Amino acid sequence: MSATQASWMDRQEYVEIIPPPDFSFRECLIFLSRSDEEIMHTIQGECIYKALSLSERSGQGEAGCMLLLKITYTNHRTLHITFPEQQPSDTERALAAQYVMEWFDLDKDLEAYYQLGAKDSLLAPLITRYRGLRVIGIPELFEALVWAVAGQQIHLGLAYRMKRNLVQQYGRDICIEGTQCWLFPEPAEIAVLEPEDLRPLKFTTRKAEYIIGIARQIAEGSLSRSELLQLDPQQARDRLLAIRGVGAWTADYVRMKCLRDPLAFPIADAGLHQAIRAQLSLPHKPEMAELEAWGTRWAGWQAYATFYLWRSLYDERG
DNA sequence: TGCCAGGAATTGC
DNA sequence: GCAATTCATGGC
Repeated sequence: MSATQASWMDRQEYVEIIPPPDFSFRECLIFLSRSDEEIMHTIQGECIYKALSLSERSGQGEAGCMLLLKITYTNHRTLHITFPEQQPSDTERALAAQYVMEWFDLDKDLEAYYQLGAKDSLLAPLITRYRGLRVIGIPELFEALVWAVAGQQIHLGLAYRMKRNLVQQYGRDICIEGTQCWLFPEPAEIAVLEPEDLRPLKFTTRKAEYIIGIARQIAEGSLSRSELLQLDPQQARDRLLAIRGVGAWTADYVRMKCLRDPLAFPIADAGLHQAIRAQLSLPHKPEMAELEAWGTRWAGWQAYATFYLWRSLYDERG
């Protein structure tokens, strides 16, 4: 096992993850705390609480089967996952470890990114400031797609409200140590709805149609993360674009956050444009040709460059 | 009050 | 095949 690689071990009392050297738990907390409206995890001080669904992963479809994770960072610079609610099986503990590794992108070696970034006028200050920040993902495909479709909304606040409403209406929750944790609704539960059902949750009729359509494809098995991961990146993008409601921005966002494609580059993203403009003090948003030139410079690391630029927006607003 | 915001589909030329 | 329009809420 090389020192630049993450690993995990089952210590019985807890599951221990040894992160790679370029890992900042503080940056994880900052990112995960970015909105008070977020419902899919809870931050309590330095702890992250997160509920995982066991039914859809094991394929048993057993109701009420969820796993609650409490994630902390120790002074030995390791991540500890504990299970405040129950004593999970070895398989479930392994699942938890894999989820966290995936969520925080711990398998990635960022050295090449930092070498590239150091020579890049736009990225250089950001890689110094946010060193150890990793692309925080959305491992579940349905959740990633729903969040992306919600994120097409005019206001980010509205997108959060849409997701919160959907989760509180159709998801399951658990309350432990005074903390409420939610599971994202199963695709099968949304697949049977009609667009009118989602209108009161602040979804437009269009977006309600998109989300139900996506839920149906996933529920019937014609769309899955594992299938997308088997395709080459371009084919995966085309497959996503074939979904109604998924345009270039959404396809690239999902590639970045769920499929973990480092080449994913949501080039038309408004936040990306704002961030570049602010970093370079441009009088107006960058032109498309200019954005393409940046993308070429960041070849292989477009997703990371984009994520670091998004991160810079939180500093802009204080 | 009226304008503008982000992204995708739909409509119009 | 493009550009223009529609969707529809909320902040300024």
